[in-house]
Amino acid sequence: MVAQRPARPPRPTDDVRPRALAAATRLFAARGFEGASLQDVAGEVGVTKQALLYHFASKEELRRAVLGAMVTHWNEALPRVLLAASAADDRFDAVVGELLRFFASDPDRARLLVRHLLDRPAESRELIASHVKGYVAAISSYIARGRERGTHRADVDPEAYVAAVLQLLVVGVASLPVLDVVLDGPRAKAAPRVIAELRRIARVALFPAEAPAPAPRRPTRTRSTARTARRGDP
Amino acid sequence: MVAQRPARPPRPTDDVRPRALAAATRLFAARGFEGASLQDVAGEVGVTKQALLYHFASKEELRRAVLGAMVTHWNEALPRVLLAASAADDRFDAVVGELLRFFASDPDRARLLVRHLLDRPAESRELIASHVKGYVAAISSYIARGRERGTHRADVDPEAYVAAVLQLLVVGVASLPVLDVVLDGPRAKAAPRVIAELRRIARVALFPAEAPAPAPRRPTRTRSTARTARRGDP
DNA sequence: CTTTCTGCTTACCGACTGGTAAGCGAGTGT
DNA sequence: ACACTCGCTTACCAGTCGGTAAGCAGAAAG
Repeated sequence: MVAQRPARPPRPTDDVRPRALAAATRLFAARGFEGASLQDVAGEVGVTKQALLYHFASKEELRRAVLGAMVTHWNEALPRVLLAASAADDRFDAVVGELLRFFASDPDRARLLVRHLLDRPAESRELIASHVKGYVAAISSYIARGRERGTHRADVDPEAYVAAVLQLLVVGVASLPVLDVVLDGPRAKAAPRVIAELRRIARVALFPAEAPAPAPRRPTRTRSTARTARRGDP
Repeated sequence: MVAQRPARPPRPTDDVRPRALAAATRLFAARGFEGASLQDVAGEVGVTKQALLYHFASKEELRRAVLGAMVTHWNEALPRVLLAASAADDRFDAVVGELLRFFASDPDRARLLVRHLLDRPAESRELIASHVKGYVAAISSYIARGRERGTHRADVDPEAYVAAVLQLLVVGVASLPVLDVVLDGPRAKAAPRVIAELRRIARVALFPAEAPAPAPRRPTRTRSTARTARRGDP
């Protein structure tokens, strides 16, 4: 009577594939694609190399799957993020803030992306053209309109600006564990300081001066910037 | 009876070492340390792998030599750059401009640095602490003084700012061959557009608004900004 | 001449790489 | 009972990796 075989009816231990993707993401991000072997990935998952090769026909396919999972994750999360941000009063701060939390929530994906850019520029161009360019075009056209209205700086180059800011956020997050060396304060506070500065740089590069006076003690407008303004130690 | 062995008296074909360093720099930057084999490097130099291993006892030592050559090159060139810049009227624009030209003049070194940050965070921290932190501290204390005087923005976090801008310049240059995908204009003009925008972002994130009106058509003060301000196509 | 050193080359090496082939136990369908 | 597929495991492979050992041509020193 059971005529349907929908997708994956009785898969008891089918969780090795997602776990392999997670482990591969971590290892490829940490050591690079060439630096992490199939045995390393298999070892972290707790299976043999051949079990891995059963799920992914080749290492190259594992790579594609890892990258595919990354863009899938982003394509699912980003529209929600951008929509939520566009509802807020200060769209830009919300978008940048969400992007930062987004990348910072798993730096491995940011590192993976940077490595991919370095390892495979040609494939990266395709990936960007098919999955990133749309976002960039939307945001930059929005910026261009704001520029015409005078709500955004007149000297901004929208597309280049978005590209630069995206880059800044991604590698800022990717290199957080190294960046704190140049900061003087307590190392624990380094990450939020850098992130706050990234937000500030992105913001002031887009908006005209809100206060002509040089010392705006008041957080200007949003309450999220209030947290940004404080800096710690004497 | 020969007591003197000065340094390297008669070395006819001793140029394999510098050529190997150049080739290794290129290959490590392009494929990563694990992705480029000793044979690859040797092949590019035109010698055998064992000839390479004669000059560099191990691949790891080749890596150290490549990185050492990079920091040596920078330590020789940077002070000259910074001094020349500090003589100019608009110090900041000059410094950023020189840094950009500096990194853009050989993107391989920028890529190599980014890869090193990803591959060996711990060693990168040491390298930064010993060779970069000094520059950052000097520039950021200079910025901090400017901030007190009101010539720099009050909300800037000097150290975090310098770290972020350095990062922006380095990876901006490293990822130039990929970035142009998101730009609409002619691909040939992409690099200068992105670089101009990087300069603009770094500048406006540091200096207070020069004109309270939203449309500053006049270059306000320096003549180098006049060149920066122009954007190409309609 | 002989000795000694440099800058290689040839010949190997074991470890490990990604990948293939075949088998096999457990569950399922008929 | 049977065949069949799934999800592996064991066994094995050729190729490449970084690295070692020894020899060898040539120049320099005695």
